[in-house]
Amino acid sequence: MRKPEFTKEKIIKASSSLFNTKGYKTTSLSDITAATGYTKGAIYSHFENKDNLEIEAFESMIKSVLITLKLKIKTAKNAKEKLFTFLSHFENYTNNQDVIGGCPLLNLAIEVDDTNFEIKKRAQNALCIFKESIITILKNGKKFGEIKTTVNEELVASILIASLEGGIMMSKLTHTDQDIKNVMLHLKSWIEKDILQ
Amino acid sequence: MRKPEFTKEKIIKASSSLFNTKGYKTTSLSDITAATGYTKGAIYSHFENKDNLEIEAFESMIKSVLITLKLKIKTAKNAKEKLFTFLSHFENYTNNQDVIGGCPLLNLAIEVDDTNFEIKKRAQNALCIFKESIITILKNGKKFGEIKTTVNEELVASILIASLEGGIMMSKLTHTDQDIKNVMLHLKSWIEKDILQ
DNA sequence: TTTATTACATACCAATCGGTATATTTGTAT
DNA sequence: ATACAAATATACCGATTGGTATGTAATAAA
Repeated sequence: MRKPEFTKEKIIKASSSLFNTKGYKTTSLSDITAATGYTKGAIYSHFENKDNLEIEAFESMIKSVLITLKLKIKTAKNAKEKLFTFLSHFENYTNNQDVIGGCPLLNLAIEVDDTNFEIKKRAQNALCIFKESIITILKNGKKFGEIKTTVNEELVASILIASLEGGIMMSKLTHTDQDIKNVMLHLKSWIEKDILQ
Repeated sequence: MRKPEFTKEKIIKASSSLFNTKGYKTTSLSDITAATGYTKGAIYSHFENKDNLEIEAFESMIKSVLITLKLKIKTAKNAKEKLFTFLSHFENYTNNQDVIGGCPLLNLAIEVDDTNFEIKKRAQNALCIFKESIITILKNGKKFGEIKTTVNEELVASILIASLEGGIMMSKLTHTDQDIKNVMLHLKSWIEKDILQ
């Protein structure tokens, strides 16, 4: 009644933005009621508690990111293009108006401590998925003779994600795209030289 | 009276650990009173307000890190050793019992939004100092013929810091040192191949 | 030894926190 | 049209937040 699934979606979207900019724990229920126009009653009829909303919001951000990322990677016609698509996707976090506040994975990973097992697991899982995405590109690339057979997939995944996330952090902090641009430049030339066949 | 500077130092040290693990805004005054054994009265006699304590705590962490880092770099006998010292220093954030909670710069950079100008400026400044540290090593290395003259110092600084910070984030999230180890491996071989003369 | 000052403790404040119990509204099925 | 169930609003709860006013104790200067 009154489109409950629309309401829930609106709450998730609004709180996602808040969580990704202000932080999860520092975003209050009243921040969310103010942003959505709904009251606590509405929120707590759709979510068991705030922890739960935090989890659903994070998962929603990751899900929407993964959908577009997977699609773009699928569309790319070879390993090089697929890898570059992955890079561009993360570079976009620094100026993306759709996902404000930077990279959801990075933000959550830094905020959570070991007292929040449930949501930390979600962040760990998201990282695994991103890694696997790269590893899959590399493995398939090897099959097609596009990727050097000597390449260590796990190592490349670590390096690409680490560099990109660090670059995002720096560019967000300095309000410049210089650092993420430098990272992109280096990763692209590294891929061309040492990864591609 | 009753060693005020000792008290202030104890408050700073305890709250630094809390800020760097729990986060700045999610660490409450009562967390700090519990950790130090002091009361609010003692804390507010040494710090104007909590924002101020946050700033002093961050600056204290960065200062102590910079002191040991600068010393280690100074001790290293050539550009390669100096750069590797820088890398090792950041790698240590993942298992350092002296600085618990990971890299203070990374943690603060992710937590602050644009409503906290004062402390954000401190994070920006810390990043500049780390960058300058690398740039100086490279420039001096060029003078001594240890570094390729074609090297772009700012670019190298961006890449080293970004990779390390990203690796720290990943290793902290997964409770493994695999990612930071991978990053270290790659950066070292990259330095040997493309940076050193 | 007295006095003044400073360091710290105690006790409080209004505001806000996440959460809940209950009332009210709305859509749906009968 | 009526009754029922689900969605949303209202009003409240105790606990905690950062902060302050005031009290007390300790040290240094006289």
